[in-house]
Amino acid sequence: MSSGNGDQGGARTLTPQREAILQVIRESENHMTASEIFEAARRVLPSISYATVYNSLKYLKEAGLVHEISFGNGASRYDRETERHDHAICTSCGKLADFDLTVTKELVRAAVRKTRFKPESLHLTLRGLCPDCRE
Amino acid sequence: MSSGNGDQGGARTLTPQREAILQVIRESENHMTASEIFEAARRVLPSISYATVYNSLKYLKEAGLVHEISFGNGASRYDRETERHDHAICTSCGKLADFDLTVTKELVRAAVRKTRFKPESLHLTLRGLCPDCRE
DNA sequence: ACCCTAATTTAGAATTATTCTAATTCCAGG
DNA sequence: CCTGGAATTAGAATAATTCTAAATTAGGGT
Repeated sequence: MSSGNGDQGGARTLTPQREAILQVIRESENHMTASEIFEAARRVLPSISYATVYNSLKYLKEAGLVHEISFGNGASRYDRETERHDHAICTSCGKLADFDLTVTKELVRAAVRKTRFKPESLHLTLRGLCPDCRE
Repeated sequence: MSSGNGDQGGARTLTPQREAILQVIRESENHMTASEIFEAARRVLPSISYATVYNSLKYLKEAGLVHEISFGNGASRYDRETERHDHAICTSCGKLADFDLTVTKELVRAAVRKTRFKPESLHLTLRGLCPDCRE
């Protein structure tokens, strides 16, 4: 809650638990839920707790190392924050896919003009039928 | 149950409950959670149940009458599906704002090319600091 | 009219998802 | 060593959502 956190007295960094969770997310092929992450992390750190998973995810999010996405159904999912990218979600089977479009500066500028937000990132979400469902 | 209701029955229709929920969403200024919708709907249909809210929201979503959005924190939110529009979310206070950019056909085409999805809609999400938080 | 059937609503239980609490551990500095 | 703060843990508590089973509704046939 305190603002302006300093680095006094041995500031905590990437603890083993946080590192394990980050590792799990980075090694995963797909977007994992917190409970999937918990199961995977527990295989390398058997004593890890659920709360630590959520705490660590929060920490890693704030550190910009992972990214949280959620799309209505079920639990939030997490992916490695490689770089800005976009998501496509199948309205039939719920499958999620990543893709990447170069978001033009003009697009960001236009969004900022409409919202007066100080921009951090702009993401696209494509809703539609995935290749498997489009038949 | 209430007596003397309309002409609903054994086929997929806009039942009084669904209509009430749609009304609530359409009359609301902001994006409501399911529990807020439940509270509001109950004021006009006191016997309505939580399950019906969720069932109706699902129905209305599939009918394209309402739209569900969720952004990691807390519950899903619902807004009237007026027309395609975009969302801005404040990374500091969580505030959600609507805006609208003309999504160019080229952008959709490019997204389709990358994902091979059959497109239904393309939404933009701007993350950043809202006017109140940007100081 | 009267029964049959299918869709829907209802109440509440059950299941998930996430956050909170309190006790404990770990580590760096004095 | 001792102390204090951050992190972890287990499990309880809360919140969000889905499920179940019984009751209700009305349309369509007979």
